[in-house]
Amino acid sequence: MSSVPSQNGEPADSGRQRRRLTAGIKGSLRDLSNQLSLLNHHVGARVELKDADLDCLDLVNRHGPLSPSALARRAGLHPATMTGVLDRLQRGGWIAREPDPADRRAVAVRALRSRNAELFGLYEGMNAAMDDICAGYSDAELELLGDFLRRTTSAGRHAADELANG
Amino acid sequence: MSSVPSQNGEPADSGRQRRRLTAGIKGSLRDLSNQLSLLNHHVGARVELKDADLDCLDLVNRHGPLSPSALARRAGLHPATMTGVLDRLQRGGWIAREPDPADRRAVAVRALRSRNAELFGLYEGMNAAMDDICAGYSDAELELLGDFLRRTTSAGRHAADELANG
DNA sequence: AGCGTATCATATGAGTTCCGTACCATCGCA
DNA sequence: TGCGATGGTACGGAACTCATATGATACGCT
Repeated sequence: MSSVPSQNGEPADSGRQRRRLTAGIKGSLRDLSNQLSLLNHHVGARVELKDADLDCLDLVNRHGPLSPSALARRAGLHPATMTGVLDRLQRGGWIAREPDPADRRAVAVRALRSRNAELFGLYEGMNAAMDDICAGYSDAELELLGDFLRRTTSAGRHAADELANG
Repeated sequence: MSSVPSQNGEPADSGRQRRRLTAGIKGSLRDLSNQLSLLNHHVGARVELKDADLDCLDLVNRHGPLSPSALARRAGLHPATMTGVLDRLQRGGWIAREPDPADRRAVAVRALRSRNAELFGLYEGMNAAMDDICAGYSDAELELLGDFLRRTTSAGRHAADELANG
């Protein structure tokens, strides 16, 4: 809603420059993805959680109580695998399985907040660094960045869906 | 920590707005990370590669020939695990292990380009979507975005290093 | 030069995880 | 009320991870 594209009635040379910039964005995005995965991996190692476990925990923390099967779909995991993931998360005191009053087959996975401070502490370095980085931008620039990130996420979701279903 | 007065001569409201924007960026970044991981997961499934395998392949593709141990450090994997990863990648024809002429203990892992078109095809949807997104920005905006991504990646690297070593 | 230690990649084996399948309880619908 | 579909999980074989051990080689120190 905020980013305003600028039209390009520009010199003939600008095409190459543009491609370079776009390729740079895509490359940086790959690096970023790798690096964030690695960060998650190390955080997970500190609390004895697999990468996928941490992903699922994040999903539950972020998107409220969810059923195991919905979680499995979102995380791209086999339902039977999700049982194991949830077992580990439950054993570690990260989540609780509650009966769903509306459907007695179903289970609602709820995040317990008790260990969240611990997690937050592990992300504190990254968190502070992001605050620093963001502090250098104007409000308008931050909106531009946020908008870009959301659009890119949406593109990723779309591409993943296409691979999964199409 | 819900109400911190603004310290400078700005409108009383601006601090809150800023925090909202910054928090939004961080949240979007998490979503993005999850989504890109999921995309990689699906891509990997199409070519029978684990997530970690794909990460390693990307590292080799991107950062040239590397030794297994250097790769293990970069990917946050145990050296013995890396042997298994490389076995799979080699069996699939993604990489080759070459002797390092400078150090006869060492091995250089080289990416074979033969199957890269296949991978590229799987990322085609995302690739095109990113082109679309980028097309809406001016050169200056693209530079801003790229700079942000690089800085964020660097922050992630720093935070991960601190967790791994510190 | 020679010896000890560090490093490199990988083999081995125990423990863990993944996932196809099966199973039972429950739901939605005709 | 009956029947197919769905939800969650148990089970078991295959695959994976990782600590340790091993053999080869490099490097530092005297």
